[in-house]
Order: sequence, then C-alpha cells, then structure tokens
Amino acid sequence: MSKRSATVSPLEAHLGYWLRFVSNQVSHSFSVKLAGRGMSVAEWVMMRELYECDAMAPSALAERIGMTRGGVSKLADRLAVKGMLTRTASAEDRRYQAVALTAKGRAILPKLAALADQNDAEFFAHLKAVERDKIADVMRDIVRRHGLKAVPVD
Amino acid sequence: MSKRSATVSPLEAHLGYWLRFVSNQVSHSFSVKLAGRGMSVAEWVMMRELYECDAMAPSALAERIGMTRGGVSKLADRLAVKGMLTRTASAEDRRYQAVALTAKGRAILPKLAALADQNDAEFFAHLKAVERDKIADVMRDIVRRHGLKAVPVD
DNA sequence: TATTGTTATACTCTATAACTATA
DNA sequence: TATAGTTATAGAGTATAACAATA
Repeated sequence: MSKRSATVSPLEAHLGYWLRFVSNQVSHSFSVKLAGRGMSVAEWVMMRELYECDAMAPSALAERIGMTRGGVSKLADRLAVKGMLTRTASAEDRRYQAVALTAKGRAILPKLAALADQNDAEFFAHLKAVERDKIADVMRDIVRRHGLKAVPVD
Repeated sequence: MSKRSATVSPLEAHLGYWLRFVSNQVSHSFSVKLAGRGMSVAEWVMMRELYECDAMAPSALAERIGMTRGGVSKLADRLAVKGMLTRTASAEDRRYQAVALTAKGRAILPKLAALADQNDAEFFAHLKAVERDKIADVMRDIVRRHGLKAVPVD
C-alpha cells in the first residue's frame, strides 16, 4: 500500500458520498419530471407546504422550507405569475401577507405529488419495506441528533 | 382521514426526502469546514480527483466529476489562481492540456481529506459498522441499477 | 470537418444587506 | 425602533451554445 492511499481515504469510503450520489440523482430525476409540467423542485416544495394549510405568511414559509425571505419572495413571484398562488395583505397588520394556493394550484398539486411518488418508487421500490424503513429511521435519527432544520428539496 | 391526506402523500413518506435532508446537511457542514481553508466543495472534488493521478485532461476531469467542460474550465481557473494546480498544453496535440496538482496542492490535500473524514464521522460514526455497510451497499446497488454517472459532491 | 478548451449567456439557488411600508 | 416583505448585489452552480486553435 502506497503512502498516498494510506493517508488519504478514498471518497467512496464515506457514507456521505454515497448518500449524496443517490440523492442528487433522485432529485435530478424528479426535477426532470416536474419540468415536464413547467415546475421546479423549489416551486413544488412551496406549493406542497401551502397545500397543508389555508394560508401562510412568507416568513413562516421561509422558516418551514429552509429558504431566505428574499428567496421566498422571488419564488412566490414566479408562482403568482403562473397563477398557482395569491398574496393578500393582512387587514389587521398590513405588513403581513397571507400566501395561499389558488384553485388551479390546489388542483394541480395531486398530479405533482403523483410524480413525487413515482420518482421515489423508481429508485426505492425494489427494496424490502423493512430495508426502506430501516434507512429512513437512521436518517430521521441523524436529523434528530443534529437538530437539523428543514431543507426539504425532496 | 381527509380526502386531502388520502390523495397526496406527505413528503416524509419518501425515502428520497430523508436522504436529501441528511445529505444536504452533511454537504453543508463539509462546505463550512472547507471554507475555513478557503476551499469549496467543488474545488475539493477536483483536487481529490487529480490527487489520484499525475495529470488529467480537463475533458477527462469533466467526465469523472460530472461537470461540464465550461464548469471545469472556470473551476480550474480559480484553483490555478490559488496556486493549487497548473495547466500545460500537450506537446503532441496542442489542443490537449495536462492539469496537475502543484506541490502546494498535493501538500494541502491530506488536510482537506482529514476534514472529509471528520465530517463523515460526525454524522455517521455512531452507527454500527454493519448498518453503515448495509446502507452503503444499498446506495451502491441503486447506482449500479440506474447506471448512474458520477456526481461526487461529497 | 471534428475536437479541445474557453468564453458568453441565461437561469437557479444562496447569502448578505439595503430599502419600503407599516406598526 | 422594530418588523415584514421586497429588491439589489454578488457568488457558485447548471446548461447551452458560440468561438478560437488545432488536428
């Protein structure tokens, strides 16, 4: 064994390397599917978040999906132009906005969710349920251990 | 159960979601460590690749690390400015270049590799070796099944 | 004509901070 | 003054394609 390989471990020795390798490909494959419907992954994440509630403030969205307020602002702009969401200033405190999906946005979301399901299945459906659960458990545990904040770019 | 949750599965139901969540944090944590030495993750990847050989053509590098030739060109520019690598036109075919680490680049690389080791340990050292191996095996298998190309942003 | 590497353009996402309007 | 949202700037990364030099 040369001194070179003894002092510098190969990239492939890191679990993080393999996670990112697969994760990047899963995300890229999903982004290709979304592009077929004119959507980006970031747009999907924001819409998915809004789907769970009636309305949300941009700052709350930023917190939930791990983006800056500036990023949320630009993203919301794009989605508003596409007719996917609306922004309404609060009556009580006009600094606040209520961001909400439009009927169009709410109608299209299940179709995007189906793409997400399909994409996940393409990469992981061949695994036994026990294996999938085990890996997800490990990942959840790591998130918990590190107190990680949301960066959901499914 | 509402119709809403019945038709749209939650993000957390996807294994891809958890992989990306953890993978993003591992990479971000590594990028912070590298920034302490004035390096980016992409720069680390390119240098790590060059460490394995004496010299490599930019086009070969692009293929190996999953970047475009344009991207490699810009990245190599930055690393050359930092004195980490040199570019030499081939004598036989002057279209070709030999990109190689400088002594400085080769000297600093083990220190960057140590950061990579440390970073991976921070996230995965608590796992049993069997668990780590199992997960890495699953990821390698997925890479093999999909014939995936390199996107090593460890 | 085909190929290598470079450069230019455009777009996404990030981070930081200045700016506005409201309170 | 503090906060919510917007806008501007700069940076790294991607993709595409035009380009020069070389074969």
